[in-house]
Amino acid sequence: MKRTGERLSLIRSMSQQCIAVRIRLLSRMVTNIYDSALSPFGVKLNQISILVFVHLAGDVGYDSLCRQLKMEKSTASRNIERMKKKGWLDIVSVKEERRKFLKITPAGEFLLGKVHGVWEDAQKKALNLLGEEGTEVLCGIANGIWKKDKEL
Amino acid sequence: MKRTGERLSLIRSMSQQCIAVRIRLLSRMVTNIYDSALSPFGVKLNQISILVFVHLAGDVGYDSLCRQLKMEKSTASRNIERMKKKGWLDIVSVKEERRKFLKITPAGEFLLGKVHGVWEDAQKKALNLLGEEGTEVLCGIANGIWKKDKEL
DNA sequence: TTATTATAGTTGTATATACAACCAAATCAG
DNA sequence: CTGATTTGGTTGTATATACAACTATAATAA
Repeated sequence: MKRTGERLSLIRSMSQQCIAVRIRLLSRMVTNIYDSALSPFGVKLNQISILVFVHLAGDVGYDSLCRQLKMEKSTASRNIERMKKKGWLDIVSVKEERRKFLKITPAGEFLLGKVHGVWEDAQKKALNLLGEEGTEVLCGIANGIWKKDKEL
Repeated sequence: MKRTGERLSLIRSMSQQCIAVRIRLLSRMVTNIYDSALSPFGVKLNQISILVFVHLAGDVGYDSLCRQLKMEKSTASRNIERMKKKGWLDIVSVKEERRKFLKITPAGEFLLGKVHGVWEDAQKKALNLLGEEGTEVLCGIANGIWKKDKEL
């Protein structure tokens, strides 16, 4: 059994150093910035990011979206389902093919065009929250992860 | 109407620079590291962080937990509900007082004692993922936010 | 003192997330 | 070729998250 003092210091280090707690805090705060900016359009940042991805990738295989965005397949499945229901994405099933493809609809394109301004505002606020250096480091890490992934 | 080329570059910048997408990616990845490390104990990082907070703060007012952890009150309400159901927290309602207080139970204390090892493993993996510098910058930002908050 | 407003907490609804179990199609091994 | 395994995708379940609407209590202003 650990001594009381030792135990306290262990728990204190969980409180004062936990990386997950910190990144989750930042993620919540940043997400809120974008989501509230986007709320007049009835969409959240997450769906915009999927839309952007599909827009740029053309007709994407469903599974490649998961890999690239590092999204669990069941998560992706339901996110896409919602977006299809809102009319922003089409799911194209090629006959005699198991794989499904995603296609952005005209409504989806239109939405993308509309939200750019508020996205920029949110981006500025996020930059302000995290600071220049913080933002750079953070984006660098994420970009590195994506890049490494493509090399595989 | 924006020119096609301009529009493309706008969307490309959303793809290549969006801070929210990047921090959400890192948050998912880091969260997964901790959650899978903790899964043998039937608890997730988020609940551990609440438990740690209550442990250190003693009998905390419910609302002060929200403020300190920057958690929306309805989010906190349900998280705590789950933890109460699992027997890790007690909710103490003082007679003739609207506010509720939180108290960690012996089972909660016991759990905290057990998970420290796997938390440390996860912490190392997260450090590895984000790098020394990244971790430092990121934690610095979060700590700054908390500190600033206390000054108010 | 009463009327108004602010605060604490719950509940409804919706999104995002992940694991596990599952199904069906595809690929591979013997 | 047939049986085993892998792969693409869905569905069940649970957690985390937030906004809006609500209730009830506390505090404050008229």
